[in-house]
Amino acid sequence: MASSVSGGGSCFNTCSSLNNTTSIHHHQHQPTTLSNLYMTSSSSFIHLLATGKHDADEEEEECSLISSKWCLNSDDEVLLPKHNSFPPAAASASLPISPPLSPSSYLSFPSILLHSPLFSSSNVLQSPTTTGTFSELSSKDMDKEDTTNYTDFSFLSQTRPSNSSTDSFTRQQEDGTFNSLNKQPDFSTLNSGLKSEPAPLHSFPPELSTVQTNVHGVSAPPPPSQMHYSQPPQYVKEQRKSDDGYNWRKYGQKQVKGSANPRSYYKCTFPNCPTKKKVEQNLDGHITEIVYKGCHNHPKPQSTRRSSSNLIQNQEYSNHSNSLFENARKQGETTPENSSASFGDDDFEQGSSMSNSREDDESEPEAKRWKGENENEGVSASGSRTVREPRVVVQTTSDIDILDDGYRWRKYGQKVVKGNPNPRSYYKCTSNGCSVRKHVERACHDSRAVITTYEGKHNHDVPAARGSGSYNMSRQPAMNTTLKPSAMSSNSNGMNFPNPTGMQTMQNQTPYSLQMLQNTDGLAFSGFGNSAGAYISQMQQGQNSLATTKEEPGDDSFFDSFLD
DNA sequence: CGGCTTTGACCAGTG
DNA sequence: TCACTGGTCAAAGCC
Repeated sequence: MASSVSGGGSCFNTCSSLNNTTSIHHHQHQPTTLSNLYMTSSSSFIHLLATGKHDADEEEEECSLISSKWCLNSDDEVLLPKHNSFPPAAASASLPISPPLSPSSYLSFPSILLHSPLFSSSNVLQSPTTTGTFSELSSKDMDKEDTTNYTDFSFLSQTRPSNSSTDSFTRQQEDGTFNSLNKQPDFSTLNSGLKSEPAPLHSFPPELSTVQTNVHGVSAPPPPSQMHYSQPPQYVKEQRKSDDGYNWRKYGQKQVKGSANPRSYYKCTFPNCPTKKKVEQNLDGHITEIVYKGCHNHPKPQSTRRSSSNLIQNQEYSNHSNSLFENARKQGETTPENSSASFGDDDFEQGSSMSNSREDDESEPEAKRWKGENENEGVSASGSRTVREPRVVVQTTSDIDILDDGYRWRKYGQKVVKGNPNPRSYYKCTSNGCSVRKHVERACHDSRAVITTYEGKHNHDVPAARGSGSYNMSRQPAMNTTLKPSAMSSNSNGMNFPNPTGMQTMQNQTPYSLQMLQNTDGLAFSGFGNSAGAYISQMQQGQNSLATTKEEPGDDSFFDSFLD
């Protein structure tokens, strides 16, 4: 099974995302505390932070088992993967969340983070929320701006009808993409929010960072005011043209194995633009996944459907984005096409107070959550079909994948396989009767990248605890590969978090166990392999690389036997 | 009539 | 070498 490995600066996505928060928050409920946010919803983020505790030496010992690390240089700057499509300059520039240069990949940060008060700091979030409750932009406010106007990097759909209600809805939807509260799997959302390269206002066009968006069905009914928007037809059409602001032409559709959802293939219609995207929709018409591949070599087309005011606004954003785009290109443009970082609402919602809609999903084995990961996908334990929340998968050079998958693993072997000088560590799920295995190895092309491949599906839920009771973030495909994130700032310095304190708390104080670190498997930022459906995340091991996956003690004998 | 979607066939990669 | 799978092509049809 082929899996693509690429580096990327998904961590940078965070910045953009954060910036966008302002326009995407609609949450009114569940005041969330910092701890909640980090411990539950944004576990992935937590993991990232947690990893920061590990030192490079430890990592070296674990050599091939680094399940999650971020590249940090001595200055706590995020280091981009060698193969990162992002120009280093851009990367570093984007590290401080505020920098507009960050690619659309910013989205790779869990939406929850966006909503998190931590990110609500002055220059990061405009969200008024600083108390832990999610800021909420009234649809009213939202309506004032035509989301259409936002550039590629905006979470908001870019080419939307000016219809206020529709806009509001779409915004909600978009927001919902990253917001556990809004799980309405509407096309509008998907198209607008997802496809629209989940980019923050300042984000780059998806092209700069390949973006995968995965939208899962909704679990919670939309607010009454939004209910009427669930009618697909017009949205479907809308989606085609506006979704991410670019024009796409469908060139193929196929039923992929392991998933009941047909996959559609799209190409950017811009001349000579190599960008493509794959979109999977379930039978209900809900987009379950969107994968962007390649990068646009052109600015996002201007929408012709706008009010004059919107036009101006849009123009501004467009200019801004274009400028960013140009800057990015100047700083080194190539973007790996297949690298990916993925995250979805589910990724953030887990255990979060804000994820009220996630419940049915929660009971579902995470293995089922990954599309194509197994035959039970989309089907609850009871056999009833479950609607999944939108998942956003961002393919970027540096896929920020969260550490592990939340399951407990026992190392049972290690071996050097053909084609890769780096040893591959083999793990087995410790749960009784569960035959899921995974192996982890460093990418041959870049030892800082770690590829994790899962085999089989869990017959149980993710073990609870590990920092968050309802924390259920793993969702692994029956067979997927994860390329660990390449770069991630470890703290406020690197990430420029609005709330350094909170971040540092997580990073420096939380005594994460190995397992906690492993919890992030399927979480946001995980890469998503392309053709093979591989789940790829890339992790970079920088000078200050953070965490490494530790093997559980007592496996040596088994391990040795395996080597035989 | 142009652009897009549909859909079966073909191709390439992998085990 | 073969079967399987994902990705792409391209003709036909639709809007």
